[in-house]
Amino acid sequence: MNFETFKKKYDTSMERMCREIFHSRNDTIRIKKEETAVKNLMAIMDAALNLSVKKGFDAMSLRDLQAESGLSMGCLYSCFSGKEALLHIMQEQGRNFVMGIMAEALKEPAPPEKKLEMAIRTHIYLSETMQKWFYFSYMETKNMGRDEAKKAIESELLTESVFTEILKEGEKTGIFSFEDASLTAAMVKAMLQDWYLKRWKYKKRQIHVDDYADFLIRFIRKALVQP
Amino acid sequence: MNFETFKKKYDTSMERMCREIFHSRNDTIRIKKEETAVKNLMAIMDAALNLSVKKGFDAMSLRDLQAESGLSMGCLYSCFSGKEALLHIMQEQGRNFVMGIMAEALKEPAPPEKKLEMAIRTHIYLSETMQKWFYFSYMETKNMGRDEAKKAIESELLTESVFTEILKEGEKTGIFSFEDASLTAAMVKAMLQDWYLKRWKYKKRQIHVDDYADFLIRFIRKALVQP
DNA sequence: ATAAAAAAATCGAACGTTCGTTCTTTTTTT
DNA sequence: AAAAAAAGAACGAACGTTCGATTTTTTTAT
Repeated sequence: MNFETFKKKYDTSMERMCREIFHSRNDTIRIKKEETAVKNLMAIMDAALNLSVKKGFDAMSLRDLQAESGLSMGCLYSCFSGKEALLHIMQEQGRNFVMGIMAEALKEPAPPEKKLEMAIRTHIYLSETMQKWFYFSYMETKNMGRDEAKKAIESELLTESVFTEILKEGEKTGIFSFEDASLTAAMVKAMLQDWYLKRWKYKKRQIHVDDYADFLIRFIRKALVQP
Repeated sequence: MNFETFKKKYDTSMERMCREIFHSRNDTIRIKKEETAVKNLMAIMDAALNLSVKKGFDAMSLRDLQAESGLSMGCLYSCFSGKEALLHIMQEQGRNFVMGIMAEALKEPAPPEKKLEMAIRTHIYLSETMQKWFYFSYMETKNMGRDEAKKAIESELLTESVFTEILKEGEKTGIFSFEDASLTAAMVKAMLQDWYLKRWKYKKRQIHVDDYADFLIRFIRKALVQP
């Protein structure tokens, strides 16, 4: 699998995500027609992501959001019940979306080495197509409420445990060797995270997503052999 | 070197840092007596760091800062000229402090393998004693102005280049082997960063700073041998 | 050594601005 | 014509900041 194959296999478009938001939250959205709601939601999410990444969610005012999205105040408030609710929607919907695709990509059985590569590639490619959302999601953890923060932490640990399990499986079959499965998984996660947290660095160096994925897989494989 | 040795060798106390702030910025600080200024600065920096880490610098109001530090509004404004200036002081002073200690730790010549270990340990131990500074510094990059952001990026790249140089040196002497020096250095940096960005995770798992440093050094060494 | 004077430090009420939010009106679609 | 969607002016709350009053500390004069 490479980035092209990934993009063809999975639909990670803003439209699909906003359509899901409309269906799961048609109780708080005062707009009736799906097409209208999706059109507005797309403008809002796009603007909110851009502004949040640029200046932070807290520093973004709803008047900024108005200008960037081209919608009026009343129109914004017909799509969400308040600024806090908007943050909640963005966080939760994004999280569910990512978890769904990760689970789908890893559902079919495979040898540990293949599975590890699959998990790494899926995560990197996902964070490439949804880079702003990944960045936003991590940087705005602070602004979340207690319950929300708990869910974010659970999600982080769940992703990590996916790698921990693959590593342990590989240890059993004898293909991997390491000191500590969960510490090793944490290192893998840290290197995955760098791709979307330091995107500017890799862009400047002209390192493309497949370069990074290929390199990372080889790098990790070297660290997973007998000392 | 371990964490204990590090702590004895370097003074990373808030008092020392605040004293440096007073000396380098006695033009904007309206307080004359050093002892008074340092006492107030310590209260301010401590409170500002705690609040920023908890809810973000932007979400922290000066009334929050008043309550947390125990100082009045007038007293706050006698130590800095405004909220923006406070952010600037915290960022710049922290950056200089870290750079100074990193440079000091690496000034004496050593074989690449030792030098790599030294750089890794120094960075991890520094980010342990100054954890909130490191976390704050990374998370508030967005709130900085253009010039400030540029300096932060330069600082990031400078730290990375320290590792790049060590790696290239080791490649020459034949002790290291890797595909790409700057990509490898980026991975090392990513794993160093995880220690202060995900401190809660390692605390919960009871992984202490020396455990992390020891593990990371062995992990990286494995990834730096012939494939 | 003590009282008076000067300087330094602290305090918090008040100001103008901007924020999130509400709500009535207008426009567009059905 | 009725229903849905879009618009933006208006409101109270909270923000960063200012500034004269007050307290504390230091210096000076006796």
